[in-house]
Amino acid sequence: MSDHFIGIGGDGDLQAVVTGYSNPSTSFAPFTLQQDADDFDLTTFPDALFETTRVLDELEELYKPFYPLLNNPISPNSPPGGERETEKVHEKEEGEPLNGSCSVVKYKRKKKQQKRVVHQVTGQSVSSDVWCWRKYGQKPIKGSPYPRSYYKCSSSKGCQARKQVEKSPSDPQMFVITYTADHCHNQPTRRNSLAGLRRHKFPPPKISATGVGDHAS
DNA sequence: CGTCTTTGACCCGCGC
DNA sequence: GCGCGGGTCAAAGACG
Repeated sequence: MSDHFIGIGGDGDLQAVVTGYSNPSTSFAPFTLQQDADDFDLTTFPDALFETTRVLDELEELYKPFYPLLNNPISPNSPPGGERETEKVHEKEEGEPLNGSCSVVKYKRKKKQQKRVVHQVTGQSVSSDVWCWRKYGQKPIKGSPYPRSYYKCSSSKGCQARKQVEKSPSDPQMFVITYTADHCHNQPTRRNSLAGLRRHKFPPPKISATGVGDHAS
């Protein structure tokens, strides 16, 4: 496909699509948030829900200026595949102090994550993000012709915020962005370095897929 | 030098 | 119990 999406590598690669810096002129569109009540036992942790809601509210506030359209939720069943959330936890984080040299890492998977904020944006809007994201993985998704990219917030070191980006199977011009967890820092700090911003293992196609892909605007 | 992307491998939860 | 699918890690290479 020779789509002319920003920095998307010809094959639906969402690279750099997200790492881009804010570009308020673009439009964030639909906005949907999902919360798995299964994980949140409301009867037991009613506060948790409020907490989450509050955080979401903050997120919303933060993103507001970037996507004026907030009242067009995408179909709740958009997120393809299982709604699973994996969280890698080091034993020390688990409360079990590493006794010595136990570098074993455990993968703790939360069947249902705490919160998910799903956005459906246009290709240009994908990069309209105030945060800095570092890609840490990409996987082809069953049922979707496009791969899903996984990003972590690189604005702050301890930030657990994550984000998944994938093309909408129904509308290739749209991107489904799923935010998980919240940022542990209020302000979108600048990235420490500009290094590694652009990379193209293979000679970049002549198509000027720029525009936003070159977040360095 | 520091950060980022790419990519294969690994791990885990879920369904059958 | 097994296999599938999704999510994450980590090494290598590239860029400013």
